[in-house]
Amino acid sequence: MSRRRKPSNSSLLNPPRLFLYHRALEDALRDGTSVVTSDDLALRVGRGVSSAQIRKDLSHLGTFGRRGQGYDVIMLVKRLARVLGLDRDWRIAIVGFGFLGHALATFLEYREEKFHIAAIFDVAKELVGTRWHGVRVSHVDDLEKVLPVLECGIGIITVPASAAQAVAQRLVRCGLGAILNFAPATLRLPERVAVRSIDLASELSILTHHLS
Amino acid sequence: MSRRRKPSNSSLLNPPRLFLYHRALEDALRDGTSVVTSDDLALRVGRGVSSAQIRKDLSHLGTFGRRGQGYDVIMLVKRLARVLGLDRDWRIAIVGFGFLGHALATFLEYREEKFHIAAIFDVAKELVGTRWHGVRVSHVDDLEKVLPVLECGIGIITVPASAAQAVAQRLVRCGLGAILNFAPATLRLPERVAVRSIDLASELSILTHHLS
DNA sequence: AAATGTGAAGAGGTTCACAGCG
DNA sequence: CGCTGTGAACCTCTTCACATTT
Repeated sequence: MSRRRKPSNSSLLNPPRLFLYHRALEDALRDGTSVVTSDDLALRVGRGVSSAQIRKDLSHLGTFGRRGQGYDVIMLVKRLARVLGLDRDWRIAIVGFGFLGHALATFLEYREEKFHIAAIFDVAKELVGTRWHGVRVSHVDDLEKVLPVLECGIGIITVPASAAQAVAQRLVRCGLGAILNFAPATLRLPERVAVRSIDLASELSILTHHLS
Repeated sequence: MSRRRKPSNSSLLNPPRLFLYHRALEDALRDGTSVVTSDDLALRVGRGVSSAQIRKDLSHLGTFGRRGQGYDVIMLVKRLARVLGLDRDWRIAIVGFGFLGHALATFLEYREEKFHIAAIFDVAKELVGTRWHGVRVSHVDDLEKVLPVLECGIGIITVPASAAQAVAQRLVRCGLGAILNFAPATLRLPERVAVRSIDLASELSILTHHLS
């Protein structure tokens, strides 16, 4: 037995690919390109995406290409931003402020203007109470006290694997609807919560598999 | 048009999933479990993997389950380690030793005994010449001088997007066969090179897409 | 003429269900 | 009897090819 997630409910949308389109289109905008064909876009995206694939993907979002011409870049960027949820700002809570948490926070601060670190938690006494770019580092024990008022939508977990599941559950109970997990552990959370896990060891093993 | 990678050449193997099995089986070993059924394993793995899926995957590696009993954990761990290339040690070169590079190096140093940082490169004058756990930080300009003798199999790229493609090409020319890329850019490299890209912005956009 | 949008065909991967074996 | 191993059915996603529209 061992039945799993519903096999139905296909989203019909492929967010990773849509994001690639979005980025390629932003590049096009910077180049001053105002119209792209699906072939142009496939070339920019690279990464094994065919023009037919792109047309199919975009057709699911509605129909705003001009036959014989191509797609209006500005309109398409806006549409993709809307679909991806990148047409607004997001507040993020980071739990675990070691090297990795610090690195991620710094990256977001300088590179991603849509994402803002609004809450930071750790267990290290020497960190708690310090400030990082104006954000106070709180103790993880105070999560339920501090987090609910901060209006975060997304949580990033960079704690040890053994603590990840508990932290994730607490984040969800505080109302977060999406979690980006860097701990090498499989999180079991309610269906409604969006979860992405980035597992360095797994990625490396994929590479070593190829090399073997 | 715009033809891409060969559609054939299905690997018939799914490394990410095999890695999950490997990790779950190591957990089982620690628990003292010496035999698991595909149902047991599915339960441990979680993450929407069915027992039928597991049996199918494992059957591609050969046939060493015992009907009526299950799989011998030790034998299976060993077999998976072999297939994944985790039965040996790997030397890694890191290019870009800012917050992120530092965080990844530290994580690997303390958590992953199979992976060793053997080379570190950066462009910052104040970093070049310093040592990290005995490894000298070299200037990126000296990559071709330093890297070839260090016998690295894998490169990790944590440089800005604008520099990523050039760095990747230089790594490949120095003989690296696998690259883990953290820069938000699509790398175009020879077919034979294994590439995995971890794109924080992309992961976040997948989450915001769900939240929207 | 040129490029989109899309039904149909094709591949690839997952689940089913049961024969086979310990 | 229990669980593996596996062909067949199934389903999802990709590619093809062309009618359609500007």
